[in-house]
Amino acid sequence: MSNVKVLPLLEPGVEPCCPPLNERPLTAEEAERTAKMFKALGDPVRLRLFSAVASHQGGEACVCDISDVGVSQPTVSHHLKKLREAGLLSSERRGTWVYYRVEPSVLAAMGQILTKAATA
Amino acid sequence: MSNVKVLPLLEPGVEPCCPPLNERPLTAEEAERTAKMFKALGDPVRLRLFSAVASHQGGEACVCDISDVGVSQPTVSHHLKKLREAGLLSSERRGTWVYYRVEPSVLAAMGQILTKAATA
DNA sequence: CACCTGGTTCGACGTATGTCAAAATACAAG
DNA sequence: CTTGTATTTTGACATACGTCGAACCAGGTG
Repeated sequence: MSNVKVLPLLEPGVEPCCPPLNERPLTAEEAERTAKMFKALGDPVRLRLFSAVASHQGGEACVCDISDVGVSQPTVSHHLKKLREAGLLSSERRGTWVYYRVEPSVLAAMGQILTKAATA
Repeated sequence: MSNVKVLPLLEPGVEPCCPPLNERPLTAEEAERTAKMFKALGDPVRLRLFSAVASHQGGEACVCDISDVGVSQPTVSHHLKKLREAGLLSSERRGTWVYYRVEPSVLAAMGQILTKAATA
């Protein structure tokens, strides 16, 4: 899905969407954007799905490979959509199957927000 | 598999929590625990409060210092409680005021989950 | 075409969540 | 002990969220 109206931080050049959490208090807008990503990982099922995609060989996985998380298939699809909308995953249809892969730059940005905060 | 159970020599109550997200699919229990922390940062107001505490000089802030986030004071208190319950903040009363500070080890653990995943 | 399988969307339902005003608690100072 | 300030708790409310089954869409295969 080339529905890229989400966030402008998938681009090469990777401006981190936000400063480290302990650099200065986040503004309302920064908090709004960043919270969306944390929120996307704030559900156990979504976190398992995300981890399943991220750890799958080749960096991508088809839905059928990761659907075994204890909820119905419509629910899986719903959560994958949420992760996509948060900018954490992208999807592509190839023949019968739909493949999901992680957006590495966004993940790195989130990590920096926390690790820089942690070590400062 | 890094069999390092010795990791947290800092605070009690701090579990190593989880492997990096791309090492292997998280189990249900791991996802449950980890999602709680992400969820705590998944609200804009909470994220601003957390950032305000983390960036405040001395590593701690009294509630009166960070209450200006656009919601009522009971709501601020409610969110601070959530952050405390998620293990991200701790609080201490000193005289009239209540001071909050970040739990650094937990923050570092969350960062590792993401950054290791990002760079692997 | 009809049919099957993989995946998404729709509609509904119960629960969780964010919010506030009002009441309650904790402490300091008269 | 009474008043005043800082913070939390309570109770209520609207909205958001996670979940499911049913219906729907997309491709491959006969």
